[in-house]
Amino acid sequence: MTNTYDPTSVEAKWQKKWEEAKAFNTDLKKAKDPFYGLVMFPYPSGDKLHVGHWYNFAPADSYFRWQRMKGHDTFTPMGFDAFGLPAENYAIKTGVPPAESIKKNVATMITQLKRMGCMYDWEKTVNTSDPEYYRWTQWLFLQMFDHDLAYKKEASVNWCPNCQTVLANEQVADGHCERCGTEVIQKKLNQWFWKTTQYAQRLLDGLDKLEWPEKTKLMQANWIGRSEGAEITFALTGHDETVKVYTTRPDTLFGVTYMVLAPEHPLVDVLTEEHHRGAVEAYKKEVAKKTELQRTDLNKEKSGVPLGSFAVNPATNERIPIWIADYVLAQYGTGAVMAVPAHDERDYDFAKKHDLPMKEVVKGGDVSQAAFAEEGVAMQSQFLDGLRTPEAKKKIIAWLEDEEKGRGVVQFRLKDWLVSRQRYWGAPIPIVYDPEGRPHPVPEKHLPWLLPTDVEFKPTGKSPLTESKEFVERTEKIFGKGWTPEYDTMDTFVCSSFYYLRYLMQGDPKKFVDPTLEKKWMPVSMYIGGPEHATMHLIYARFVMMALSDFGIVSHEEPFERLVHQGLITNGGAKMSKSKGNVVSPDSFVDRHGADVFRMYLMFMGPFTDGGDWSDTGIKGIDRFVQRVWGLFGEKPVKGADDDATVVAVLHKTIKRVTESVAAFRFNTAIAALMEFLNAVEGKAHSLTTARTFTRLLAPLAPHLAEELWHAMGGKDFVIDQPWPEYEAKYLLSDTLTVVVQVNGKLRGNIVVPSDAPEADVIARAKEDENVKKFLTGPIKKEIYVKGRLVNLVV
RNA sequence: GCCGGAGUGGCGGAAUUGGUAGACGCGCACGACUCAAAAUCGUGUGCCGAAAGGCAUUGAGGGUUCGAUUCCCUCCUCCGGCACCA
Repeated sequence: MTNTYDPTSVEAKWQKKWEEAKAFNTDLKKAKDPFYGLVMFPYPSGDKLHVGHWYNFAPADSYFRWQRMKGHDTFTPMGFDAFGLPAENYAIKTGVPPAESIKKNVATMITQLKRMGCMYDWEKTVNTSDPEYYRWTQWLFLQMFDHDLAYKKEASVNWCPNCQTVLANEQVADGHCERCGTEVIQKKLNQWFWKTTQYAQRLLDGLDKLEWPEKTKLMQANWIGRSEGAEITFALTGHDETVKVYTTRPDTLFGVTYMVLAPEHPLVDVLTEEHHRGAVEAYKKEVAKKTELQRTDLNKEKSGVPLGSFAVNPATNERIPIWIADYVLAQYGTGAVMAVPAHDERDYDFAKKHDLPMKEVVKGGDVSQAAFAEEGVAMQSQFLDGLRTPEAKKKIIAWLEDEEKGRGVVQFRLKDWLVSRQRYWGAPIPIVYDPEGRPHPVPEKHLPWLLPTDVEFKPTGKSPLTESKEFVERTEKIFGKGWTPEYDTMDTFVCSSFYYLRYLMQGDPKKFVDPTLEKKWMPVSMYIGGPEHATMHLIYARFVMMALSDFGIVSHEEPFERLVHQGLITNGGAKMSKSKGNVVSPDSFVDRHGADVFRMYLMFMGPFTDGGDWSDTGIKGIDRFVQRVWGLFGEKPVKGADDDATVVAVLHKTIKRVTESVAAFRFNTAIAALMEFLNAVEGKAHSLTTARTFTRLLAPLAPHLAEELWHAMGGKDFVIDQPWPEYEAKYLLSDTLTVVVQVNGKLRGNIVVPSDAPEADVIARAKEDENVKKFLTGPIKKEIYVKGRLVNLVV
């Protein structure tokens, strides 16, 4: 081979030409047919881009390029989620300030990203650690504060002893820190929260309208965790207070035999009888020592102690004992439950262990064996007797409401978002405290409220910003003697909750977002990123967008109209990570094969949404494909030839298959279709038009090669600005069809018939087939004809 | 435990309003080119057979059907999520 295709020089050439022509800089104002294609922006880590990033970004770019060829004004920005722990931990280890290491990493990653040949509009990039960005993170905090959606309170919070900071509920996985894997403990701290719970119902309802993977929507729905039930008030013997419980099964009220409070319930002290106090205090101490993981371990025996006091069942007026037990959670519902051992598994276990009575009130199970928690028919329940569970629920709730002993309520498992962090490398919370300790917002004119630099980053559990002299001096200078700044910074998920709006920065720089551009470009047309954000970023961003729409800042409630998750690329079956030392860098592959080959190889591995284990065997196949394409169409372009009769039909079939595949994110089958076309056309005459059509089909998948081919064939402009080919149905039909003949469902031959042949003719022809005849050993019982596909003869 | 998703050649995978299972690619074998190797090209690649053709087959077992990778039931394995939410 004398004139092989050299990706290195060709790719560099086209990247330069695209840049010079500003081919990917979208004029947001003038655009007529917007398509906002977004990928989740990366964290600029020292590991640089790994194959996982490529697996996310490259196919996404192919999809966006296809949208562009379909005629959309496609906007695909890229930025950096630059605040966060890794840069800070790196600084602790090496002394290099986070601002410096991030700057260096961003520069490296931009170089890498440019080599991918994606259509990123670098004029509109963001970096969340840039003061001009985080002024808006802080502005958002002030908006939340002004609208009463941000508040500070003392609460038991998740604390990571290794990261030395609090974590949001979403950032705790299986009792461990989502980031470092350390076991999380509970700590009582005064922290800032955002009221996501106020949006629980809307966050749930909004899911219906989204074109997201069903799985992701289900995960969010489960996370929000809506349940319907009743809040029931229990009077107490010898106390004026009452205890409210939450239950989803108010219909079992007649079966309540005791009550359980969470050990942290505020009434525990009051309700503890003197002779029980020792045991109760000991139990509380024991519970407090447990980690979240130990406490929620389902296999452990259900522990608890009685308080010695009693409540009154509002339906029966029976006296029931009150216990505390750590299987009741303080944070959910009212922190107290009415126990119905016959119809709740947990209450059943607890009652068995502590020898508490049981009363069956729903027919349908055998409560001597196990709790019957399903629906059934009420019994031993006075006016509920004979009613099915749903009706019994309605009736008892109506009764409770009439008697003013309870009411129907809806509960959510979603909690408010804990946004403060005791770490350095984040956006400072724009709050100052007056000498009496009351919080005040930092006025907007002082934004960005700069992150101080005179700070060591040793994690001590106290916010590093407390060390900054400058920070306090600045605060006192502006607000007065005795005023102090808020020392906590914000969760980085705050930074990433609105970045998709900041990309639309072509408008008024004094505004958070230009309303005209927001209206025109939002919501994001297609958002692509990992499924690990299902209950973190993707909930936070939806919450923020909804809040902003309520504030009148944006015109849409939902940020991401369509969402697709790429699959995970593992190595040796494990997630790639620096600590495991199994991170694969794309750089050497790009050096050797070029970006087009590497992109196509990643896409050819399998369905985009599946991911898979990394292996480079097979990259050779794509290499060969690229060389063969170049050899056939690029090296010596055809002039004046006509298409072989079969070529046109194959071409149109290919257009159909590639179009459908790309639309469905099935890039693997799109590439397979192009390979099949090549196999079919090699050695046959083809026209220049056919070669050009093929090049356009290739353009989203191998952008550099396609440009080179396009120009080798005398094409003008960029191939990426050519229209996407359309197939013509007439070419997909042929005069004859091959029909499969089965006998008793087994393949015995095939016949070629005119495509308009009537059924009777086809069946007659089928019976004449020599091989078929051999198997027609008896009378034909049934003849089945599937038009144009097969004949099945049953004997 | 509960909720999702998935099990197809030596490997990645293709094909589902039920209709030729294994497209495309890797790998492997043989051949051509070469002094040789690499690269490239050609042929083959579930099993039996020279071929015609036959047989088997989509995690296991059962069912529905003329026909099942596709639908139903039972089970096994793997992956993801949630996990005492009353």
